[in-house]
Amino acid sequence: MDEKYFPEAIEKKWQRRWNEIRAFEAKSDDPRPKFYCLEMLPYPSGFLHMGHVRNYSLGDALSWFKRLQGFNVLHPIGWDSFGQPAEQAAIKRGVNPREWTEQNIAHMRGQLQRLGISYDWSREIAAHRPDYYKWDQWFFLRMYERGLAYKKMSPVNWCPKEQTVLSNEQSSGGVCWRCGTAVEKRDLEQWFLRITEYAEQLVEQMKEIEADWPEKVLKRQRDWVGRSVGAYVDFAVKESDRKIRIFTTRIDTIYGATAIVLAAEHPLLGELLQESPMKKDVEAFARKVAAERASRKDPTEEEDKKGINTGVLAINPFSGESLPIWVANYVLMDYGTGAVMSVPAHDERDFEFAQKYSLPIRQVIAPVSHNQAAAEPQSTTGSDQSGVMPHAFTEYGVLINSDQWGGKTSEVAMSEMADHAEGKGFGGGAVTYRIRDWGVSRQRFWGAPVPIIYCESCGTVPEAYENLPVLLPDTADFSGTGQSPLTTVPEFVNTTCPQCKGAARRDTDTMDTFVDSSWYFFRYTDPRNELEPFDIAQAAEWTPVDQYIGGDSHAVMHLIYTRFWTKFMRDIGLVSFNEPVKKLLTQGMVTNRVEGTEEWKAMSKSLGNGVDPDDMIAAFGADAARLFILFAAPAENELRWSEAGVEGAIRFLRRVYTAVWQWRERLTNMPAGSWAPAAEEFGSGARALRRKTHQTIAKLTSDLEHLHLNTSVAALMELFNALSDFDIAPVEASDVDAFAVRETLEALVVMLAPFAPHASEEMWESLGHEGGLLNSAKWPLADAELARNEELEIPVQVNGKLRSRVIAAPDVSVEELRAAALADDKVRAFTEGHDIVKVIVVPQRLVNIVVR
RNA sequence: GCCGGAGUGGCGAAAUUGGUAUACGCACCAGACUCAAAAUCUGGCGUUCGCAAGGACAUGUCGGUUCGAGUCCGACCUCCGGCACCA
Repeated sequence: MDEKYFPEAIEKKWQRRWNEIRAFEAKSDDPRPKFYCLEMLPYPSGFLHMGHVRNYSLGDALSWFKRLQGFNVLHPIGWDSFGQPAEQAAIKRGVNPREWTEQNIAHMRGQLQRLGISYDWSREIAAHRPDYYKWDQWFFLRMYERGLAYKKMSPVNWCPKEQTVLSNEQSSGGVCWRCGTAVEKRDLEQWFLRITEYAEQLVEQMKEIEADWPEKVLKRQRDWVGRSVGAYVDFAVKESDRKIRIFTTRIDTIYGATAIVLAAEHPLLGELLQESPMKKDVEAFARKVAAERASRKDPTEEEDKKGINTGVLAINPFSGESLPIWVANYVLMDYGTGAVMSVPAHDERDFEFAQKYSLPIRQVIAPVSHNQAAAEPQSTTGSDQSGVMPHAFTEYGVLINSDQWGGKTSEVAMSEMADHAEGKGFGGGAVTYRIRDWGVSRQRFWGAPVPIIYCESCGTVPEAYENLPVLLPDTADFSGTGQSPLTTVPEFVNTTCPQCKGAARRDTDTMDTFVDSSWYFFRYTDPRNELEPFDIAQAAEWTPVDQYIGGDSHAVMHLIYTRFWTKFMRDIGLVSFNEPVKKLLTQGMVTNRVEGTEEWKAMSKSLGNGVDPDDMIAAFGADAARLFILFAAPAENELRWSEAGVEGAIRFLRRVYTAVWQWRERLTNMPAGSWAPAAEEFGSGARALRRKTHQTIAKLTSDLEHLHLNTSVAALMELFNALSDFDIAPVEASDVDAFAVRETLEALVVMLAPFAPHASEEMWESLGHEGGLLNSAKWPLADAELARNEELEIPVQVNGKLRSRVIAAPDVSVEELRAAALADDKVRAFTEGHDIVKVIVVPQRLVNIVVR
């Protein structure tokens, strides 16, 4: 230990030592309880940014804490190394994507090591390596076997800028998740994974994680799955044996239906129109709707409602009434059945549509008056004196004009009417979901090839398991036509059929990179397995993940895919649980002021407000930077970058370091063995210091468990301030005082390790523990007896206003406290001359005297 | 429009079950050290009235419950995020 704190030397020293002794490698045959701490794996862009630093500092703090507590901690890292940027580099600069990726990984690995994150490097994985993506292909084939991977021609989301398909999740809001470009629709043959098969489980099993995942992530997933309970009803087409099936959540309003409205793409439309004189007009309308939808600039903007009457009629199976069948742009083919019953009186969209086209509006639900005195029927029924409704009444109520259901409540009617429809065979209760199957085909080179072969005689054939991996060729022609570059590599395309051994062609698309990240953390448990994706027993030992940490940008992408994948793995017997992640923390963004403005925005090159982690380490050291990041704000909040804040962190480290330097000789020169003074030997100053120490241990132990790292650091600072207040020079300190100081410093240094591990190692060694924390340190235990306050300062209020404080013993009785408060001079100044109405005594906390 | 979340000093923030509002840090001010500056150390730091002791007012706004409200209830305002005709 040098006299001055030189982070550069200390950090290098300990990084080397950790590396030599493979300090953070998790062993699977360890009897201690396990803890799996995981951070979202990074894309190897080439450089870490501050968001990464924050993410990994959070995970590392928890890993250190759990390790010191005696857990067997798995803390792995890997690379989400397939994806667009490597391919962009190939297209723009002609570099080889594999080399580009490997160089980036090498550089970023160096950065992580300079940050001193305690990873188990022996388990490092990378998605672009054949020993990994082989298992992506294996999983694809397993899904194919079960009918969960299927191919269909479908309108897909197409990003014109990146020239590729996007999944629904990746084009949420109508824009590309990577570049923000408005997505277009294209018809392409694509592979899909049947995530819809798991829609119910994705919602239902959320209850297993509800308490430990952020509500905002759960909410977005719930909305994304979009579970909706209602009913199907078949409307017979008049003078035909065809039926139109509609989905509704409000079957109780069916007597108010005044039209059936179909989506422009509805498959029955052609047949319905065969004998219709309107055929040409309706088809022209449908084409116009499709064209408008394809060309819209802002896909989130709602269009004006437009429709056309087909002239064909349908029959309401409840009332027997004939209804016109319309086609309109506001009915979507990809939700429900692509057909709705239009109930203008009780649905805002239908209301708007009916007004525009003068369709009848018939009220069939009357509001329930909860408060008869205040009831103002005209304002709530939605109909004015003349019986014309000014707007739709969309709430539940009581049925009117509805045959035998008249007088029943909406709730009762919905259930009875669905049963009725089912009994009569024209419908029944139904649940629909908004979530769509996951399109995974990408017209890309840099991904895992889809392991499917097209044979002229056998058709679509899965590649044989023993032929996996289907290797990605070294390179391809990247000139870019919208087709996969793999089509330009004949050695890849041309193959033999695994069934008939005849000539065949490979699928030239690659898989969405979110396939790679859906199961990667299971691979960490057994990363070199050549026979299966992972050993079932190894995975069972480590998973589910105890704590997962990452950004919330993946709330409906990665985090929903990985839940789906886990349920599939459960169904094929690889794991035995439903949910892969017990606790999720979504960290906030790291922002910096945009120069010349008052705005704080996420660091980025284009805004010029980025901070390079390497510069930061060079200037302040990894420890100070990490300490600041964890201290400055709660983990979920936005973190505003502040160089002055980092300087504050390094000042704190320097002060602690200096204190250790000043005390180290005195503290290593103490009576031997397990010598400890008796309680009564400590002076009041030493007792106060020990009290603060044990209070701090208790606070840190609980705060770290909940990842309240900012308050943890504040508590460590308070503890250090208490040590400074115990103003004794090391040479003058008695053994008893030195004992108290040693207890404090040792606790402080160990508890600082999650935030500043290198400095803590150095200080721990200097306190006489050769080899550092990992050899000899344990998380300290709080002694409740020592932490207890010797006296209490009880606030005394008069009429709820703080007027004085009285000192009392911790075991003071209510009566004593009341007497002391009433006797206090400052209190008496406010009570004198008044009647004391009441005295409230909260034991050990507060006295409030109510006077009049 | 609908659905979430949040509003506390100059700034980041803290505050078990309703019980001392503003811990900890940043910035700022003063002092010590220094020829001087930086660094470091010490002290101060919600607003306001007061020489002081002390008082009054303060957790987005208004109202309520309570002996007591940052915390609970009601209405509203503002900001942030999500969704986008989902029948």
